[in-house]
Amino acid sequence: MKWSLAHIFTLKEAPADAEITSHKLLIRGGLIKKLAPGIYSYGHVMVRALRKFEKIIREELNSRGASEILMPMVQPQELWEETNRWIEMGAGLLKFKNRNNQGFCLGATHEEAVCDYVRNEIKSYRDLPRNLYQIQTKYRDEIRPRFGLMRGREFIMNDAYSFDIDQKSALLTYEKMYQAYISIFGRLKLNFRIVQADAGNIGGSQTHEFQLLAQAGEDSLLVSDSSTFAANVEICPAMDFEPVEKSNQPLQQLETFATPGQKTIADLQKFTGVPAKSLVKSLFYAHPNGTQFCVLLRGNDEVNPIKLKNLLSLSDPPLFLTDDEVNAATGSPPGSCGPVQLKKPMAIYMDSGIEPLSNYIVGANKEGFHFKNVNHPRDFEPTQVADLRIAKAGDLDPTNSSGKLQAFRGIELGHVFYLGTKYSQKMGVNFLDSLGKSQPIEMGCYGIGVSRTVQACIEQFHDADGMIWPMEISPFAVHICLLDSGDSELVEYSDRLEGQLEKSGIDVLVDNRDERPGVKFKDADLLGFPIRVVLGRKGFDKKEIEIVDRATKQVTKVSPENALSEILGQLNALASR
RNA sequence: CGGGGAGUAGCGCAGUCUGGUAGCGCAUCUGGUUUGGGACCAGAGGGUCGCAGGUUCGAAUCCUGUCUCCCCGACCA
Repeated sequence: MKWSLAHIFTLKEAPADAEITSHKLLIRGGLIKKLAPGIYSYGHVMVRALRKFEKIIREELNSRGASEILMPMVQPQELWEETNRWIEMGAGLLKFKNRNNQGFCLGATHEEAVCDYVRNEIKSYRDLPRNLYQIQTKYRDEIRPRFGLMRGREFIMNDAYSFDIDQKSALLTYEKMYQAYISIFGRLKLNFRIVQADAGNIGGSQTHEFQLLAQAGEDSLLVSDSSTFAANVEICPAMDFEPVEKSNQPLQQLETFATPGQKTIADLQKFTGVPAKSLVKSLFYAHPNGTQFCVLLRGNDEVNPIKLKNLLSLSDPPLFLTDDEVNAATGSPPGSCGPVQLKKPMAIYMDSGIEPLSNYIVGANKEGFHFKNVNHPRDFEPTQVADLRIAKAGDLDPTNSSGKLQAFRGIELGHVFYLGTKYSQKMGVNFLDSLGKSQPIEMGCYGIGVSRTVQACIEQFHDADGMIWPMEISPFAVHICLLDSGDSELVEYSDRLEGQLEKSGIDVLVDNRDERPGVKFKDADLLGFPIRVVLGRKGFDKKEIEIVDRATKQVTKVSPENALSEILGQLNALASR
């Protein structure tokens, strides 16, 4: 392909609103252009990368027996009401009405659609298993889109849905997809980890995220230094590396003491001299069923709202009580509240970190006062003890007692879920088993952020000059810088080389613009295709053509006759590197 | 939704405090000289200064309202 005919454009400066490197490079290279927040047009170069990544996905899924389909993006309200997600998905689902005032939404995910698609066609155990996938544009009305394609409202996703006769078979399919994802991300040479995560509003009981380790990531991960354990911080079990010993000190008498103006844990630590990890803080929440409850944590710990949500089987994390509600429930405004002698009785969920503590300090439910020598269950009865705090770097690896957890940032590239019968039951996706009995189908669902992964690739592979594409998804494999575009002998040579390469199935971009060499080199570095071929009058007179490896900047000089075989050789070496 | 920042040419920005009729760099177009790491000279085109209202002889600039975009946050006891 000739640059002069392609709509390829580059910018010297990135727009001010691009924050992370990959986003800047995507814009500078003309790969994406913003139309609205979180909504982008993809340029020709980007589309080539996307198509190549999609090809990898198709190969890996097809070889594992999945079949490609394509479902609608616009979906009727009634469909989503069958699972109650018309409401549960909240404002993330973009809803609108057609001319007949019927409700529709844009597809944010396709569990409902695929269930509807198969429920009348899969009738017998003989029709199972099935694994259907699509590559399609999704729309999620994100609160705050950011970082280009990293969190877009509109984005390209590969989603797959599996149907099996029983749990055993479904988990085998899950394992197969898990392996497929390892192959897919492995082919891009990405530095990813597989982590345990919360299932969110997709639901399901077993789930793994495929996370690229990257500073720019939006997710916080904890990764063991001595086992394969890795988890998203939102669900990571919290285990102290050096657990507090259960004290055998005698229980002291409960006492009230004045703490005027001491409202925060930091204040209290300073005032009493007791370290924050030995203080107990009390948080007050509203349960969606109208009741209130209290959560207790050590002063240096933070509550993990996802764990709280899961403990109480809620669809969303609970909300804090307002200051007035806290006052009404406890007898004190926030700052002096605690679980002892509450004005209104309520459930008390105690973080496991408090279990071994004794003779500790909590708010006295009287403004400006705290209790000391507090002990459970003597002074209050915890409703339940559970792991409710956020795990942090340095905590114990839950699977290996000598390992410590390290903190990383991650970009979620893919996610696999075992769903069970959550959707099939609600939507009546049943089959007749060999005994003629109707059973709900066991499901799994699997997703890859296609556009996000391409950006993540750039985030991982770049240098100060621009992108460095891995061979498998590079928009072009060879970038010919034709320095003297008016020299007929060079043009002829270039055309021949381009033709020979393309005949071998290699994508070639020929920069035949009437530009100075410096401009072409800068653009070649920016776009970052694996092999650059420099064709100029100066070199040609000396029978020299330069072949440059983009990643290493290593230059090989060859004669015009040997250029083709050298290029093919280097491409082969890169493909297997 | 809360906090912060910003809307001036395709991109990056100055000008706003102190009101006087819009500018710089890149990009674009024309001519010329150049030509192996983002050339130089000369010339040209392109902006209802986010929008609406107000103050004023006069508003990018002051006042009021409004819209949009970006960043941070959504965890306090």
